[in-house]
Order: sequence, then structure tokens, then C-alpha cells
Amino acid sequence: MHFPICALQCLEVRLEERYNPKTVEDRWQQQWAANKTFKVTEDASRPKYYCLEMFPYPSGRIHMGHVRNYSIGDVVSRYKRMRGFNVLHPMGWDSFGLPAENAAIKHGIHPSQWTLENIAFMRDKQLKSMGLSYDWDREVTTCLEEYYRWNQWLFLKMYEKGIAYKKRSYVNWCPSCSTVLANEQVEEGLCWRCSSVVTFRELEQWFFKITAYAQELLDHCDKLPGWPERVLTMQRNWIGKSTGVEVDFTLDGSGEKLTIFTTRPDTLYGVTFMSIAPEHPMVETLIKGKQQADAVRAFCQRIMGEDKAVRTDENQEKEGIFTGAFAVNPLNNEKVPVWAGNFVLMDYGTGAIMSVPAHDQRDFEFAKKYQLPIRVVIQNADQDLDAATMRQAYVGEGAMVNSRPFDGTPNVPGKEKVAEYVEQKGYGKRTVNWRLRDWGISRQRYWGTPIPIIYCERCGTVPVPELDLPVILPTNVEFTGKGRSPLAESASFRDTTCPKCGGSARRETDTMDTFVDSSWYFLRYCSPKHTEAPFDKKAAGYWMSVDQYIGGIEHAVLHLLYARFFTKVIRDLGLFDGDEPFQNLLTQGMVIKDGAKMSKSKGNVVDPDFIISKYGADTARLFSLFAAPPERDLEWNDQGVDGAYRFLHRVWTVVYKYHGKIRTVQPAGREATGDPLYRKTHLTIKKVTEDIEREFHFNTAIAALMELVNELYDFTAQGVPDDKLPVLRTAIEALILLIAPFAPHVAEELWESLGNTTGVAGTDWPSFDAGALVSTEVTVVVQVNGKVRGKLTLPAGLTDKEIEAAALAEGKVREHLAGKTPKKVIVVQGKLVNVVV
RNA sequence: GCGAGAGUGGCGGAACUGGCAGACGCGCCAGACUUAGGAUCUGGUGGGCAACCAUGGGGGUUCAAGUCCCCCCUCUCGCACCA
Repeated sequence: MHFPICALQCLEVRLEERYNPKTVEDRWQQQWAANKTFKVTEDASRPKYYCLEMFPYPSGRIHMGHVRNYSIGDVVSRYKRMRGFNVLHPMGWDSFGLPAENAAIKHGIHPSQWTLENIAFMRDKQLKSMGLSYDWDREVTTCLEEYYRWNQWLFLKMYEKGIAYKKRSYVNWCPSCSTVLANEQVEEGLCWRCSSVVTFRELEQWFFKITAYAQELLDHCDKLPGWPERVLTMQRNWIGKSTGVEVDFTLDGSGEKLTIFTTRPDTLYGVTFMSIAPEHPMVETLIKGKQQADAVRAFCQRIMGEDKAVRTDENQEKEGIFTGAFAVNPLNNEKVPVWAGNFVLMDYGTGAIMSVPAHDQRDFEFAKKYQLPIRVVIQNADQDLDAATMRQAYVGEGAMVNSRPFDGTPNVPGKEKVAEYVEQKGYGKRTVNWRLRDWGISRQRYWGTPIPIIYCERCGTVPVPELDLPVILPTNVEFTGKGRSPLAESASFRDTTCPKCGGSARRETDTMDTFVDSSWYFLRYCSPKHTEAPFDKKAAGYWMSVDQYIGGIEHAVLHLLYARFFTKVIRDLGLFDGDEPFQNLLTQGMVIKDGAKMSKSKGNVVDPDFIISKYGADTARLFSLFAAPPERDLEWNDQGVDGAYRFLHRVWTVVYKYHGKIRTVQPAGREATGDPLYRKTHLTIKKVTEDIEREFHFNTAIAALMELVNELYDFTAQGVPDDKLPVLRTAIEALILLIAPFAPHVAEELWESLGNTTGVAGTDWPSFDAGALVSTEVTVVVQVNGKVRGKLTLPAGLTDKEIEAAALAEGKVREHLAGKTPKKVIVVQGKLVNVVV
């Protein structure tokens, strides 16, 4: 075994006069790796702390956003470790995904090779040079068989429980990525990855029944006080619960039922027509034998061919066509025409709506356009509504009218009454609808987890038996970038035998959405080498849940919702006891330069490698933590980086000057109470500790350390007499320990120079002595009528009366009083006096 | 439109429960040491000669308001035909 730089050398260590980040950082990074300083195991005797940063996609290089993300996580981890926690801080790779496949098509390199080379580079040349306190033995790589086999295993379990299922439906299709996208992956009608216009395709696809957990996902939002309200709001909106009533209308003639969903049962008497989605299966029934059949068919075809951006555009003109059919409103037996409308969505509610133009703006516009009748059924108390003259729908409250048995009922309780009536009469039932749709996970791409399903002509859909897992992603495939995915073209993969009957069969050639990988990786970290199950239940029981999760806000409804869903599914499979994966969530802001997000096209990218080689990791970390609080955007500033670098030099220089002298001196204790530097030291310990504990305000914590260093420069400016050396040692020791989470390499080197043989990483966080904080003097601000007129330095512990007297005697105060008697004097102990004239 | 967050020096940002607005850093100015300084150290630095004026704007509460209340403006983010 390679013997590290330890023992003999340590005792003789002499500090270099000048701070040289390269040598210091290389040395400590080697030492941490050789000693496995950050390796952890379950230890019931100590409180655990699980700190996790969202693992990266191995694109090839880390960017400043990563530097910031991991710096934040590393401060938390190192701080908690010094506070005595058993800290799990792992790192891994979200390594399936399209870019690897695109590289294969473009450069002829296999996705596997491309990905693994990127990982090696990012891990060994980039992340390790940042000095992050990871337990690298727990590294998880999702594109490896040892990981993705458990995706398949979980899929099979979900299939057994009906959570994974296949259905034919209209799905989002990205023509550029040649694959299907989940709803969460379409932003304003565009592909989240490549911004291509998303179209619709009717395909058979695998889904995860996330809607079965909609209520719980919504309810548990209230059990996540450690999450930003913003993210919870986004999730609640995304889930989008709405309560209402389904009502069966009867088709005139055939007597078939057309069911609608409404949240406004109080307006049921105002229905003047109905609208159904162009995709609705009843369209054909409605138009059968009607003269407008062809026109309706053409209309539906045209709308269905529109892409997602056009169809969901709010400004899209409302358009429709009369189907020729009529339906009967069960409440008043009125016959109303049935239209097909471009704004009615097939996958929400029942795909058919009742239209009440008087009280719904969309219906109103539609009715005006096609000259359909409007009937007021909620009367505005302030201003009588008249259907003939209304210029927009009335959506406010009021009394029900034209609603026979309910006339005069206020509409809000009316909703409930009508709903009850509908149920009683058997016209329909109360239901809940969700905006959330089931998660479509099939992807027509190669670089992902194969879905473990076989299609047999005789037996139908057959899951791959557990014993046959993993279904290995074959490597001998062709990347043409054209036609179907390489898997679908690979005969040796596709053609197989049925596990049930042994007859010829074919494999599912779609792969899973890569968000499946990241939906449970935090559980895998608990026991990354486990071979019997996705993870060891006991290990997960010890480490979970994640105490602090850190990552970008862009995953607010993607990854973070999927991960919550998976955790609940895994719980219900009996694999884990817990409802939620992440206790506390920190969403860090973006790193921007010149007011814009760093991007190649803007040419404002700062390369972390360059910063680290020029200034060192400690400076890169320190700046990214100092320039802004973590949750805000951070404006990158090259001169600010110089400032951070200069600060570390100042720290180094002051320690260098005195490390020889204070090496053998005992730190000061209580007897030093009253010494200003001693007091400042303890104030700084208090401030830094509180700033870290309170919402991770690292920027102010670092500012406090800078103040302490400034004070040290004042203190040492005229030389330090021997009797002051203990106080100096206390200050320097505290400074080094407090700076350690932020700039760990410098801290270790300086700590060692004081003669310490245990590394900073294994040393306790300093605690402050409340007694050291008290001062014998207080500065009191004196105001006259709320304006500052002077300051008094008074002995601590005076009574209000004494302070008042001192204030009134003050020269400036007397001037402003000009002989008048004050009306009132307010004394705030230890802070100020306000004399009111 | 709905929801959330934010507006403080030349810039990034401080100010936790109302109590000295501008901590800390950058930049800038001056000085010291220097052959030199884009190194380092020291001092200064919101505006105005001053009284005073200053936390997006306007009201209010209070002895006291960046902080609390009301109205308005601007910006950022999310959602947006969800019946």
C-alpha cells in the first residue's frame, strides 16, 4: 500500500511562505483519497445525515452550475461532519440519455464508450480536483447493468400491481429526437431538450400510473415544510385537483349516453349546447347518417394533425362544427346541439363538456361566433344580466335563476345541492379530475433501460421472468440516425422465445425514460453494491430520507415529482418504510454572466477547469459561495474571484507569520474574557454557525470570517507581545476550523502547521462561549425626534434612568433640545435612546 | 389572466423578532513600500459645501419603518383553453 505523506513529515511541516493552491490541493486530495477520509458505514451510535446533490448527466465537462451545486453540498456535508453527524455524501452519474446516442450517430463512437470516458474525465480530472468530500466507494452509474437491472425489476413489480400498464393513446412526439415525451417534458409545446415543435401520434405505450398517487402526492405537499413554497406550489398546480360532477346526457334518437364533466353543476340549467373533443370515440356515432358527416370528419382530422404548440396556444381561435346530433339535458329535458370543438381536450375529464355561454368565457366566445343561444342562470346581485346584451360571461357569484327547483338558491351552496340532486336522480355522480396524467415512459431510443416485456403471438404480453433479468442492452447495434431506433432494427435483440410457451416471440424494443433512473438512485446510494434487491432495506432504513437535497429549480415538476411517486410505490411494494424521499430541498439559483445564463451561443461561459488551475478549488468554491446566497442567481465576476483569492492569501499570510510562535502555546480560555480579539473570535463562531444553520447563508458567514481576518491584521499590526499569543492562537484556530467547510485544502494545511495531527475534517466544530460575548461597554445611539444626534459609550448594565440622564447630558442633545423639556424619552437597552420633543 | 418571488450605492450583496441603512467583497480615490506594480499594506469612498436628502412610487400606523398596513409601478420565474 502506498504510504501517504503522513507521520514523520507532518511533525516537521513548515509552511510555504506564499500560498500555492496547486501544491496544497494536490497534497490533501491525495491524502483524503488514500485515507478514505469520507468513507462511511451505518453506525447506530451516531446521528446520520444524508446530504445529496442532484447527480449530473455526464455530458463531458462540468460547468459553473455544477461547481456551485457541489460547493453548497460540500459545505453542508463538511459542516455536519464536524458537528458529529455520520454523513452520507455520495456522487454518481445519470448516464443514460440522448446526447450519447447523438454522439454515436455523429462521431461513430459507441454511446457506452462515450459515456464511460466522459464519466472518467469528469470524476478524475474535474470533480476530484474540487476537493469534494464524497464517499466515492458508493458511486452509482445508471447505464451499467448492475443498476438498470433494478429498473427492470421495479418495472416488473409495478406491472404485477397494475402500476405499469400499456395503452394506446395520443402521445407527445418530438420529431427531432424521434421519440415520445411525457407531459412534464413538453414546455410550451416544445421539447424540453431540443425545443422542437412537439406533435401528436397515436401509439401504444407503457405508462406508470402516477395518477393513482395523485391524492397522496398532493396531501403530502403539506408534510414538506423543508421545501421551498414555490416548488410545492408548482407541484400542486401540476397535479391540479378539481372536484365536480359527471352528468350523462342522452343522445336524441339512439338513446346512447354522452357523459360530461363539470365543476359548475350550479349552471346545468344554462346549457345551450355541448362540445366534444375531435378525438372523442363518439364522433363517428354522432355523425352517422348526417349530411355534415364528411365535413365533421375533415374538421377533426385537421385539428388532430395540428402540433402541440398550436393546439395548446391560448390565443388560438376557438373553432367548432355542428355534428348534426342533439343530446338531452336530464335536468330540464331540453334538446341541445352537440358540436365538436378544437379547444376540448380528450385526455381531461370525459373529453366532452356541457357549454354554458352565460357563465364561461370560452363557451361565451364560441356561442357568439356561431350564434348559439345564451341563457343566464346565475343572476348578478349588483347588475341585472341580460343574455342579449352581455359582452362577456359572468363568472361571479349570485342567485340561481331559470333553474326551476333551485331558483333563488345562492349558487355556491347550489353547486352542492345540484350535485346531490344529480346523484339522487341517477343522472350522474360526483367525481374528481386531475390535471396530472399518467407518466408515459416508453422511448423509441437505444441508450436507456430495455423494457422487460416479450410479445408472444399466442400468450400476448409476457413479462420477462425475474430470473432472466437483466435484459441486457446489446452493444452490437447500428447507429444510423435514420428510421427506427437501433434496438428495433436489431434482429438478434428483438427476436426471442416466449418464456411461457417457448414459441417464437419478440421483445419490446422501446427503452425507459431516463427519469426512471433518477427516481430511486438516492435509495441505491444506501447500499450501492447490493445484489439481492435494488437496495438493502436495513441500510435504507438507516440513511433515508435525504436530509438535504440540493439542485436546480428546473426539476420542480419533473424529477422531484417522479422521485416522490417512486418512493411511494417502493413503499407499497414493502421495500422501504417512508413516504417522502427528501426532507429538505434547496433549489440553487443559476450562475449567470453579464446578466445572462452562461451558454456557448452567448459566449459568456467561464470554464471551471481554468478557474481551478489559475486560482485553485478553494478560491472557486469560496467565490461561488460568497457572491450570493445559494437560492439566488449568482452573477459571475472575475474581479470577485480575485477578491476571494486575495482573502485566502491574507489568511495564509497571517497564519504563516505566527504559526511558529503559537505552535507550542495553549489557546486562551475564560481568563481572556474582555479581550477584544477574544470576543470577536467568539462572536464570529456564533455568527458563522448561525448563518450556516439558518438557511445556509454562506455569503454572510464568509463575510464574518473576513471581518475576523481584518481584525487579526489590526491585532498583529504592531507585533504581538508574548502574553497575547494564547488569544491569537484561539483566534487563528477558530478561523481555520470555521473556514474548513468552505476552503478545506487551505484549512487542512494551516491546521497542520499549528502542530495538529488530526485533520480538520476529523475535528469538532468550535463552540462559542456566551460569557466571552459580553462586553463591559455598550455603544448607545442617541436620537432626538428619531434623528441620530450622537453616540455614547457607556458601561454595561446601567438602568434606563441612568442611560436617560447620560443622553440628556450629551452636548448635541442639549443643542437640539434648546432648553425645552422632552415630552418623552424612549430607552432601548443596549441600543439607543430616543428623546422626543 | 392566475400563482410565487424580487425591487437597497457605480456593481454583487448586508440589515435574524420595527431600533445607527449600506456589513463584507468588487470597483474607484489617496498614501506607503518599491527600478516597476496589474503584487502587498494603510486610509477614504451613498448624494449634497450645508441644513438635510436617500431602500421602485404614493399614502398610513409608530417615539422610531428597507422591515408593519393600504394603493400603484417595474422585473423575474412558474402555470395558462383543465370544463
